Amino acid sequence: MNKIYINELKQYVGQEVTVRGWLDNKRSSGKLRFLILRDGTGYLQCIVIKNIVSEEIFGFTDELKQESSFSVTGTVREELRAPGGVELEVKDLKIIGISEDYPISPKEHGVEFLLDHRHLWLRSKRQAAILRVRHRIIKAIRDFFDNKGFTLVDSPILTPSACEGTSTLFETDYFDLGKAYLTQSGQLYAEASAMAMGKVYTFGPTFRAEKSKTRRHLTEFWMVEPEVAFADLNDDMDLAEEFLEYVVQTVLKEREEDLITLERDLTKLQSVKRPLPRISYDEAVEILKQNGVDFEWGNDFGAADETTISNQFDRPVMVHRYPSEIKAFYMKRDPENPKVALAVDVLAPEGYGEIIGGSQREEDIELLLTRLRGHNLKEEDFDWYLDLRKYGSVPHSGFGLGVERTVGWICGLDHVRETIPFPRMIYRKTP
RNA sequence: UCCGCGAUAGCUCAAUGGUGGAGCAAUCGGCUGUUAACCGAUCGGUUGCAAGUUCGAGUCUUGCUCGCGGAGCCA
Repeated sequence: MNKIYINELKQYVGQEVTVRGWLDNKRSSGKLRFLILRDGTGYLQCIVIKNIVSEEIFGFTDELKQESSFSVTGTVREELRAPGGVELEVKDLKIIGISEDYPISPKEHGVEFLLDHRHLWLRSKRQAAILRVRHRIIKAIRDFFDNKGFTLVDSPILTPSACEGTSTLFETDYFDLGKAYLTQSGQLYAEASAMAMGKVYTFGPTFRAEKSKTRRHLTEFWMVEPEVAFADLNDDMDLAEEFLEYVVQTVLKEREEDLITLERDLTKLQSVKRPLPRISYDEAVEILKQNGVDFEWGNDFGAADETTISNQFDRPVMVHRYPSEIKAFYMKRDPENPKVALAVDVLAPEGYGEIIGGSQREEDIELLLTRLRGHNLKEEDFDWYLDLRKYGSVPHSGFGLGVERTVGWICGLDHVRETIPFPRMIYRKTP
């Protein structure tokens, strides 16, 4: 039989079709039953009329509880009173799987309860909308780089040591070779790949064992990291702004319906167009001071500082040339001012914080060795990485974008835990 | 690790130190156009755990457990 989905039903008005799915809700009025069927593509009101169907079939509607699965056959008709504009007048109904005492009732629930039932929560209209937007963001990310001639190069998830030597990592035994760690970034591997392929990106899960307990943190999250040979910091910022504009405008165009479901203020996304403002760290510090924040040059911005800075703009802002002391060892220092690194962070509007962190990389092996020692990192751990500077070193740059923070920002969510199907947080690893 | 808040029915929440309630869910009934339907009825509790103050504790005190929000760190 031809499989028909709810989002195609407008083409079948007047015809008899069979649709399958789950019961979202049920209402009744005397000898009428209204079954709201969900099949993943939409919602369909099915009307069951007692003196039209057999007694057995009408009786089935009493057995169907919230989230029971069933199939219905009937005639599609236009009906303004039905959500979505069409409804199905049922002739036949088959129960596929009964659902008893579904935990998520059609009223409000607390976050803890919903997270405990995340495997069921995904069935809700809102969560499904978020997952579709997430999917479209990921597709836009891949399309953007693929269309610009980048090659996807997967970086390893099990790594021998910390990439940057800062965060706390998840540790595991690795046979006779001692410890292995879950990756915190694919960046160093992306650099190696860029020396082979010119323009590359890695896209995969990354892990941080930090005990961060905020709306912006997960222990497992996805990151996309482009890396380009023969590119300086300005090239990097050019790429980042074109990339962000493409992702946001594509999602706005392709998933507007879902953003409306999420009650997102679309004007906040429509303004995400090139050029994005570029300010130096020094200028950002000046903004903080003008806003009465007591801030000392040399510190990193806290969440509140980032919000103060980003509130000055109607689109993401690129902050470049941070004090090198607070940045990773591989970032190149500004030849015009060695106190600062050729780094850039992109802060999303509306207090969503840092969504991109990037830099021009240090290509000089001597400077890199000095920097490794300064960060108390072992040279032998970076032998292969140093080879990249020994055999035809070139200026190169790249950045990393956190997928969940981007999804949270675009969807207008108040916590990243809703941006990923099964979030991993410091006090939660199930379901 | 630190700071703040919280834990009462399956869920969301009420309850001045004085008989623990409501809405939703569930169960039963009513209604031929419902829109998180509505109306009537029924069911539902070791108030997170342990101790203390009190004639009397969901409520006050102490400790513990768990969770939530934030800081630091970061994407």
